[in-house]
Amino acid sequence: MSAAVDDELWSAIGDPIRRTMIDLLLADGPGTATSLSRRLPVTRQAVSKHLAVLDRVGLIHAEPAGRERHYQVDEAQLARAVAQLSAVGSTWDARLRRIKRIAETIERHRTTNQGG
Amino acid sequence: MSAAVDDELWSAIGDPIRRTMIDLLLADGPGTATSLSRRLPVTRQAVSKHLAVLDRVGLIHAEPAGRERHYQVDEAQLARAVAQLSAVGSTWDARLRRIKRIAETIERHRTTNQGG
DNA sequence: GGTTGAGTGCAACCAAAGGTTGCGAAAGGT
DNA sequence: ACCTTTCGCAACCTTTGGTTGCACTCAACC
Repeated sequence: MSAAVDDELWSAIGDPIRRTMIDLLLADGPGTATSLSRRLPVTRQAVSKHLAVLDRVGLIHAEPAGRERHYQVDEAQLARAVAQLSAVGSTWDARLRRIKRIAETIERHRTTNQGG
Repeated sequence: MSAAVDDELWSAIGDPIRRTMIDLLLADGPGTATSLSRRLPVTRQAVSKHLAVLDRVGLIHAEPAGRERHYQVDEAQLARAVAQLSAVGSTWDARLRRIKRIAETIERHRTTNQGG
């Protein structure tokens, strides 16, 4: 269910800083390492490393513009990541519901048979 | 939007091993560090550390049974985690849709004004 | 009841990841 | 030309995930 590529995607969006970075890029449009670092609690170099990670898994791509490097979200890849998220979420959700249903069934049997 | 507690939850389920562990606990019911390590590509000690992390954020809780420690998923807390997942997912999804709509609008304007 | 075996916890040690500082190089503004 | 901004690289530190090794506990069995 979770292959190697998917794991890469997950660990990419698993980091809170990287998640916030994607949030910022989505909300404010393309940005640079410096512009992002101004809105994050880490240094520009740390942001730069995170950008490299996100770039490596294809969640963002860079566009050189003079002395700046504009990064922007790859919509298709992010859509894939979102699909992963909701897949895991719904799997767990379904299992939780199943467990709850079984528990209720057992409870019902017990009260029916023992009466208290 | 993402507080400190939520970040803890996220980083807990961000690890692929921990995600698989939750999967196993949900699918097969309560298990021990040893039983889980038999179905995972890491040693018992590594599993034990992951169990400690999951326990610390409240996603699972242990139940001593003789010389064994049975861990099982805390349904309420996992439900919260699932809610986090779908929240982030739907946020990104909405922004992606918004971006796409804007892009289409721009494209439409361009073709209307310049004709190609 | 002592021995043996499975399960656990603790400690030491290693490698990778995230973060920082420092520096040098390229590109733009004055 | 000069200064500023932005970037990339390298060294270093800390945390985290992983391993091995060892000692302890509890259950089972003779």
